[in-house]
Amino acid sequence: MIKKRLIEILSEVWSEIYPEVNIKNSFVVKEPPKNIDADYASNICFQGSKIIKTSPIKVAEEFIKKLESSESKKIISKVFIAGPGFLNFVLNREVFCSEILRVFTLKKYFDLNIGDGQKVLIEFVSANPTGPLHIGHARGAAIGDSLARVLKKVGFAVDKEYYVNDAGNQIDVLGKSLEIRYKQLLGEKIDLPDGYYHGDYITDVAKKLLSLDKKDLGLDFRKIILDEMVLVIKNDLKKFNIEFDNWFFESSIFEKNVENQSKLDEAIEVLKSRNYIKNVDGAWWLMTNDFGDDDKNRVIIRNDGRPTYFATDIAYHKNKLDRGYDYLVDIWGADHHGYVARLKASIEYLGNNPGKIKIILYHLVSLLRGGEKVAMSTRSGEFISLEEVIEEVGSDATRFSLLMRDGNSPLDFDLELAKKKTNENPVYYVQYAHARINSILKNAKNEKINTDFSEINLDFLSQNLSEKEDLILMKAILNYADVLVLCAKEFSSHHITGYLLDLAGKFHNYYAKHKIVDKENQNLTRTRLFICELLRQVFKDALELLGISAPESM
RNA sequence: GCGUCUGUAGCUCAGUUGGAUAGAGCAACUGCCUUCUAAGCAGUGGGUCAGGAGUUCGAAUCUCUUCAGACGCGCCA
Repeated sequence: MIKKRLIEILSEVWSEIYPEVNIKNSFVVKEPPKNIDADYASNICFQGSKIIKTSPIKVAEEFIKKLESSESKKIISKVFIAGPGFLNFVLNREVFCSEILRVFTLKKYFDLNIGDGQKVLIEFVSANPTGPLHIGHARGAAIGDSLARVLKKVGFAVDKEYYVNDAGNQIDVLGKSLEIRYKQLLGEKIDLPDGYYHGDYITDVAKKLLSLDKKDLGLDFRKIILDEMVLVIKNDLKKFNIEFDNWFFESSIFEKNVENQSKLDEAIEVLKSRNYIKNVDGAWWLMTNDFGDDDKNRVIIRNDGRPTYFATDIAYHKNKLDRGYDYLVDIWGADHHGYVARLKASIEYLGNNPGKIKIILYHLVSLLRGGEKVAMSTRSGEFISLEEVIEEVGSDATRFSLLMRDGNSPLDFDLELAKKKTNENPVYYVQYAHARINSILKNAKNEKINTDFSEINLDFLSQNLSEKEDLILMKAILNYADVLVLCAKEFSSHHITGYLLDLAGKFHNYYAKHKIVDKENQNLTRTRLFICELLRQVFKDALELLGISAPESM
């Protein structure tokens, strides 16, 4: 981590000049704008001048004097002031070379272990099992799955879980919908009422039942359709390259244990014993208003004794924590944002630090067809299924376009556009770069060029870097670590797509400018192939975090 | 009415504790395949960062305000 080293050096120099002024964490080191010919730049002099009230330029001059007499010369070959007082640094090439060799030999992009083996449960999708997944579910699915991969990468022990709402009224209605379709197929004249599920997939299941030749109306339609829908959803997710570690059924919250207590009873008991619920008008209310963020108290047990959805959800989250997870991550559509405060309150009331739960909201996807909004409803059976979209657009392209955006931004997904531009989708730009590199390495191998790089050392590498672009590529490879750390910090993987597009652009540019395999110059060829190999690894690694394939040829 | 989020190029969107001349893809236009994959490269045009005020060396980014849009404010799930 070169940046980190540079920050340390600057901090040290600063404390030598102004020992009484603490500058720590108040300045940045980043890459300068394109027009400035330096590796890194820092605003430390602005931050410093703010504190000690002199001009940034004066601070900068002082700073450079001190820097040049320090040990840092081994790393920094040139420093200069630019603009209103930025410090720009040119580093010795050996610094980049040794860092890149370290990455290559350790096969790790950074030495931090952010997660430190802590257990994280990430719950996402959790769509009602009343029909196939549609494109609206896909965003949460892509975001959750990718975040799980990123968190795993930075050292968390991650489990992915799907919460199946199999206990509510909607499943009863779903079961009845199947029963009516089944009877219709048997020739009965019954209409399927409004408010029942009208999708064709119900009829398909009914037909399947008929073909089993069990014309028995005593069938458990509710269970049959529920099992069938869970299978359908699993299958949809599989096509989207997502597999869950665990499927948690809401109904299990109501199951009694040997002491005749359900998970729900246990949760209510805890809340009662801690005096966070009270009875008003025959109903039990959780005092979420006291927590601060929520604006009113919430009913958890109705006055007829039935629990609300919120009560079940509290019991579910209590169960997650009971299973020993250090952190819980929930991925929700932004339409549930009003629910965040009360859930956090309940976590605290159960006796846990509400910081243990992280709720990621993503804006809903508006589905358009040729600029026109498409209304979707699972009940009416009018929706575009995820399966259809994957078939038309492809899983890779769908995931990439959903992951390109920050979850906080609303997103329009135009089917016509997505279909039409299949070959112009940014994902192919990135995949193409990977395929090209792969092909170069393969060709080199066929030409009997040595593609084993384990013996490349610092001297060889720094002597054979010939073009400015070699260094640009190396720096870009080293930046991957920062991107991963940023994604883990922000719980968002959309920085990866941006990074990949940038990296692909840099490679395509390089490819057009320089011939990588040059038989006249073996050392140069070897150096460039080495950089290609590293690029290939980074592309593959990053694409995998997005759940997108890295094709060897296209 | 209250609350959360959003408003950046014709379109879809990036922009990392405030930083130097605000970026990418698509769309439009101009060049580049006898040479490791043209799903590519190079270049041109395109901007009141929704409007206004403030904070400071410096604002797309922070504060206030106006406008526009999405969503939420159940003893629904």
